[in-house]
Amino acid sequence: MAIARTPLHEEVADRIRELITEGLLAPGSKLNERILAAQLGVSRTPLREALKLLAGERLIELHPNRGASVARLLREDIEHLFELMSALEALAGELAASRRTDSELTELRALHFEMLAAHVRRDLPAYYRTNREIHQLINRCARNPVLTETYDAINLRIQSLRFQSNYNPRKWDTAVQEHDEMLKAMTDRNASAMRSLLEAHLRNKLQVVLENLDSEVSQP
Amino acid sequence: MAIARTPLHEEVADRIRELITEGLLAPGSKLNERILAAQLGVSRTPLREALKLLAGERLIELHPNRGASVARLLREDIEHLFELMSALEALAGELAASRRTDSELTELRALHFEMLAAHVRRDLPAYYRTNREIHQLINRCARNPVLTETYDAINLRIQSLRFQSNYNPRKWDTAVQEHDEMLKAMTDRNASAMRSLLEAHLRNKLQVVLENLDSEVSQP
DNA sequence: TTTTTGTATTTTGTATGCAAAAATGCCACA
DNA sequence: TGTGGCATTTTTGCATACAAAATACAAAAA
Repeated sequence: MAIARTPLHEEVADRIRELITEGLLAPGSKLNERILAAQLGVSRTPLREALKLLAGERLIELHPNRGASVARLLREDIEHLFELMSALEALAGELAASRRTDSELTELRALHFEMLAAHVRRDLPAYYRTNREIHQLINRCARNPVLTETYDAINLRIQSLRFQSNYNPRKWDTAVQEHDEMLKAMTDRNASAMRSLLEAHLRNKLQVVLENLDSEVSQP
Repeated sequence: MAIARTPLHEEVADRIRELITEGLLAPGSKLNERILAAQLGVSRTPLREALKLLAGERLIELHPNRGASVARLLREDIEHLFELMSALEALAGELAASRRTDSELTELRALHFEMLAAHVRRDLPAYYRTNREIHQLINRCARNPVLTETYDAINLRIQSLRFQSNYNPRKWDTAVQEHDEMLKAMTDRNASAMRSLLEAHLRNKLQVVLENLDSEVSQP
């Protein structure tokens, strides 16, 4: 009912966040305030405020007196992000198994079949989208907004990695299988199963990302 | 070695953060830009940039067109924060047990005895300080900067709670006992013990905080 | 009275200007 | 050809001014 009036600096932040996660602003690229402000059609003040927000999310880095740049992920950063992500997903899964409602389970099942469809079609973008929606729904089922915020923040930083993505078919099949088991655990409200499934799932996910990273580095 | 030249907005953010965690800016209080800028001796521009940083840390809340206010923690917020904190500490403890160096263990032991001293003296501020240093060191031993950042961010939001703190002596003794066992687990590099110890420790910590909260509410 | 509406005041939002710092390019000199 | 110093240009940092929105308050109507 209420009319949402988002401040300019938030809209600017949203836009830049989009540019980064869509890969249009490459990691490491410098963000010139004057130019970026002109491109977005705003003055430098709200842009600078937006940059502060994004810096808090660790999406960009601020270098005093020499501007901002899109955060670059080193191999070890990825390992650290996944190590934490694994714990967050494990917690979310554990809580979700006991706190989920029946309608959430239904929605989860629907998304699951959408994902299976994308899998058999070898439609990677659709797979990524549905996969992400499933994990987010599991997170929402945990009913902990602080966890959700933190999860989303970490997830955002990992998002841009999906552009280096020549998926290994074997691993892809494994991931889908793991999702099958997750759905079963959610149905049975098996919290400890969800925990260990998600931990294993994230371990495998990291392996996929690191393998792609290696092949990217060797043939740039 | 490198000379640190912190921008004004960061210094402003540090100062406000301090004011909040020290309880000088009470939860819920409004932050008038003009007045606060004058008090800090800066113009509104860097102050507003600092407020954006603090909003990202969830220490303050930004209300579009009607200013910022210090974040207020409801009972459920506290429960959510601790639920996540428990998972973060569990992960940190688990990793720390296997990754710690001998010199870190030595420092941990030293801090432990400092904490014991504060305990027998019933010196609550010293106990809080050393206790916090121990938990932070355990976190540092985990060697995961992303985890550390996240941990610190959540910890900061919980910090202000220590001002409602008439400690229950029985629970205090229990906490110290738990720390004894933690030190033992760290010595033995017993990762799974660290995990369960910290989970239990945080569960108890939450109970203490909630009990104090109840007594605060009933007699304001 | 109580509620509503109009107006003044305060406060936040955005743009702009100027100062300070960093980056760039040029030229002398080895 | 390469290096160091200097002037120029560019870019960021901060303050200020003006616009827009919200709040407070008083007057009018119910």
